[in-house]
Amino acid sequence: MATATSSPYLASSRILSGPVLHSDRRVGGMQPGSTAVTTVSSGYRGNPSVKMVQSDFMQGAMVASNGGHMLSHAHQWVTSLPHAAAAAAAAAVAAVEAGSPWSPSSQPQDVKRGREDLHTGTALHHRSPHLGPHQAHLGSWGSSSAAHISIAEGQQQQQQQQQQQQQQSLIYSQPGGFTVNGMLSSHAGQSLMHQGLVRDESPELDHGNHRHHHHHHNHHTHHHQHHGMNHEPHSDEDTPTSDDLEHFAKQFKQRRIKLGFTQADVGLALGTLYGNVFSQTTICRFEALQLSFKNMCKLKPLLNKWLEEADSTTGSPTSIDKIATQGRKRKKRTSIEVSVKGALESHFLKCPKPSAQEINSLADTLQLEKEVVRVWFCNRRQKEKRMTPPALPRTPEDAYSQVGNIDLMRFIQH
DNA sequence: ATGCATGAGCC
DNA sequence: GCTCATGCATA
Repeated sequence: MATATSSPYLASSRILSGPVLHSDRRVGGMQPGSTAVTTVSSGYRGNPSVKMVQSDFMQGAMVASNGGHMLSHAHQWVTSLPHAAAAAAAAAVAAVEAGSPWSPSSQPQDVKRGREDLHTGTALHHRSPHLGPHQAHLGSWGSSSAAHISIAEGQQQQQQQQQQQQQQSLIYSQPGGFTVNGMLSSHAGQSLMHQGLVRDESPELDHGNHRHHHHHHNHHTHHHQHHGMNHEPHSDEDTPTSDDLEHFAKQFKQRRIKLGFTQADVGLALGTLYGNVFSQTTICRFEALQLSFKNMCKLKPLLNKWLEEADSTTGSPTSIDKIATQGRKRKKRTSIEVSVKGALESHFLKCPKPSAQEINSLADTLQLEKEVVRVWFCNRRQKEKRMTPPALPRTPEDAYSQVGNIDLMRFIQH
């Protein structure tokens, strides 16, 4: 393959906008030859001036067939790192709690990135006249319907994050007002009754296979105010059950849409409310329950707060602010061909955790960079841990209709 | 809505 | 190097 694709990160010239590049790149075939295209799109929104000229990773136009993978990893497209300090992580979790795979425990966190540029105005508002045109998706990992992927014959389903450490956490329980910019925080004891999600709090939740033995209600200084309403059984310190989360997520999405906010709006608003900005992606994943249980638990209180704020502020000025992306550079997203994905999937089933060596040979075979392969596996594993199973094929046909699996099937069949 | 990526923190 | 939380860039 002389496909231009071979060169990992074309050095500045070759800008193929879009995954389609004329000439080379054998599209029709499915041979594991041509592999990935790294779509280069010009800039990074934050800092168009920086160029990524990483001569380093040129590594020839292609790696030799085997054993010839030189470069190892790359991480240099990072051209600038503005903020450097900010290492105030008080990671002392201590709350070792049980061995529950998903152990939510509020942890302290620092607010390293955004401490200055974000929140600059009233963030919640943006009108999106559309009222939930779509809303189809069911996530059910919880007790409601045990649906889990059953791919592996192995045991990869759970092994869960055993003894985690825990890195970032949010310190979202800001005392009192916490006025971000002299705005909101107006309601301190807002009591909304809209959410009628007074769920049970069954101590058991089964995600199909969890052994968790949680429960130890930590009732610290359960200080004052609680919206004197029917709130959820837990407001801020409790561990929600899967059902709670699932329900909340649905409610949340529904309300959000009704209020006319986009996922991105919410993410920004959270920044102004708590100082932690989140992207559309995260909000999306939350709604779709595509985050880990723990992560869901962490975000729930924040979103809940936003909900209250949002609905109380019905009809407020619109002003969104932009948070600039710091000048960090990103490697362009590599798009892996379907056939290659199939191969990766196939390997994943056999071995979810390939050794460096295996990764190497695999990378070599597929003509992908080792790093790309490694990351692929990492992401794949992470995906496996999400609460919401990708999709549950109920009929063989469904299985075939699933993009991404088509390939796999093909591979497996051989 | 998702795929690939980055990074922190731990091992 | 892995896991996890997150997000840019994309489809």
